[in-house]
Amino acid sequence: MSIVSQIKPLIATELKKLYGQDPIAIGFSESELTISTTKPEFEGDYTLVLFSFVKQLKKSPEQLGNEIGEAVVKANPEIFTAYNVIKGFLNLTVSDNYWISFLQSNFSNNKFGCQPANGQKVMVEYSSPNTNKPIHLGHLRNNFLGWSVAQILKESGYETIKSCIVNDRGIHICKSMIAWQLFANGATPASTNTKGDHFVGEYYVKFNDEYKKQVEELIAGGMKKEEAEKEAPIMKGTQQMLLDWENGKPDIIDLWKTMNSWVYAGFDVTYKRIGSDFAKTYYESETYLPGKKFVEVGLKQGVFFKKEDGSVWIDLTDEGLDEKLVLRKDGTSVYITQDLGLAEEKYEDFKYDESIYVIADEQNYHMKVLKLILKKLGKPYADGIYHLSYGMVELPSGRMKSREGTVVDADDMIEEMVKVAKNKTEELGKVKDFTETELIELYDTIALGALKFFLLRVDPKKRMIFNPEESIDFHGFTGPFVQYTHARIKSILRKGQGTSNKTQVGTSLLKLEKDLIISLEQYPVVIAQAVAEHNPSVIAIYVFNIAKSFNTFYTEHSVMNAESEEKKQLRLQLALMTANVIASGMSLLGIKVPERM
RNA sequence: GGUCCCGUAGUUCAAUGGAUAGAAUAGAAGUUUCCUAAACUUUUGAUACAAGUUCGAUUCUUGUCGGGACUACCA
Repeated sequence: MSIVSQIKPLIATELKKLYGQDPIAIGFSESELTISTTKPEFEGDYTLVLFSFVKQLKKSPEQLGNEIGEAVVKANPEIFTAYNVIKGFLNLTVSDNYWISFLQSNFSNNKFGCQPANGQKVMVEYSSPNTNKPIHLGHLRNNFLGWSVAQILKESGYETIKSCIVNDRGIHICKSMIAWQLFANGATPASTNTKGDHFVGEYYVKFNDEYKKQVEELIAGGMKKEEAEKEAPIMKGTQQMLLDWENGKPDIIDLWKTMNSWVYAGFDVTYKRIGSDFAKTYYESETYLPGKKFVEVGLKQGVFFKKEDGSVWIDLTDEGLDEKLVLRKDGTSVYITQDLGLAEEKYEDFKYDESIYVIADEQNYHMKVLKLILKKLGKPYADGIYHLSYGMVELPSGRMKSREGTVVDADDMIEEMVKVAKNKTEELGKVKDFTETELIELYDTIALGALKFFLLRVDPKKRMIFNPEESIDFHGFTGPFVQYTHARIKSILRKGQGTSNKTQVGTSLLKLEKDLIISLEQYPVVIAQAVAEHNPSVIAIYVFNIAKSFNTFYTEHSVMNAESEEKKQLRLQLALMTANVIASGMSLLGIKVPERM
């Protein structure tokens, strides 16, 4: 149990003793006690804010603080050694013995912060690519977030199932297909030595170029813009192709299968590189029809209604939303209909308690509607649906657009990072004895560490700006900084093998030692926060702060040349625990930490 | 037009309604006979604006100004 959750009831007990039996009657409850770590400029470790009691108890904050402080310290001498009151704040000092025994019992536990199985099952749907576009930086944010959230939940005791829905059908796929027919002359990824997803993506861009050209020609010929956009021959051809696809025309289906297989081969390479994996992959081509049966059921239940032209709608005006179409007048399903079907299928497959969808925030409305419709249909799993909404990754010039080619390609980005890692490593020349294989692994570890940390350290909800002109830094608040700290700790531990477990109770702690132990103690609470908020960034921030604390500590105090043997052992334990927590926290982000770098 | 999100150092990001708003980077000045200088130390610098609620507001409410997303019988 965390120190803060231990302190709370102790204070509550003394409050009851001092001011009355029933805490509710005097205006506060245990959960209302605000306890935080004491700011470094004041004496003490943990702080109780007193203002909330002042009114009810009709005493000055100073008086209250002194009374409570004295009582709490007196009643718990094994935990507290001192208190002081400044303004409305009661600062409590925790004894060194408490911290040392905490360190003793946890320093070698590399599962510190993890929780046993809790019987809850969570699905995390993430990545979900289109088969006509290669993966770009925005998709990487999605992939890293989804993987990390799943990992955090897993280590916190949840059974997790990672899934992915591939957008493998629709008019946008046909665009790539028709462009290939028109311009490729039978070229393949193999014949052009191109990665499959990039190969297909090029034809998607070619389509848009040709489409634009045709529209301009028609406008020049006197046609209005809107009409020209509909009449462009390549667009008409695309629409025909979609119809052919839906009717199962063999040559179109073959082409579709072939081009998709190229894309999947390309995606596999990237997924393997970045560590994305899925227990279950759904394909939209297989799930886009079943949603329709929802429409019949919904009509019977009176949740949906039919308009004169035959289209089916749901009225969400009571919820402050609009009417939403769920079935076109021609009887074909729309995006939301497919998602209804998929939600049902996922529940049938896995009977989840919670289903997380990692999808960009441009779909906030869509996801709200999806959940609402399922709720109105009386689906028991509707409440378990959670939209992990994340902000776009933007360039200084604005949004990335595949169509306009203003995207930062994921594969290019990773290659670039590896190159920087290689140059930097060679320049520093610290690992000259590494084999070629070890070097390649190290460059990958550093490059992906930098990239993942960069994308995960920001609150998912916020959109973030990436400037391609400035390559991702390896200094400061970065993955390599944390990795470097880990490598250096490991170096110390290699020299100090034989860490004993002998008890140091009675040793006093220096300020920097204590600061580090206090921070380490918070790790389980930080993970709990990450779980509650579905937010890996709190772990990134935490791990960075731990690394910084350790750096500050060990530049000031030597481990191997400590003042005494006792201190040396204490610091070795402290170093080991720090390395464990760093490795553990980084693993929750999907980032490896090297032994040397 | 309607709904929702966001405005914090030059820049990129923090801050359960709590003490003097933290980091990183960029700028300035230092640290290497001593566990890896991808490190450490010192320093300059910010809550868009205006009201309100509160003992206390970056945080909550309202308005103004600025940015973005959604509002498709596209997915």
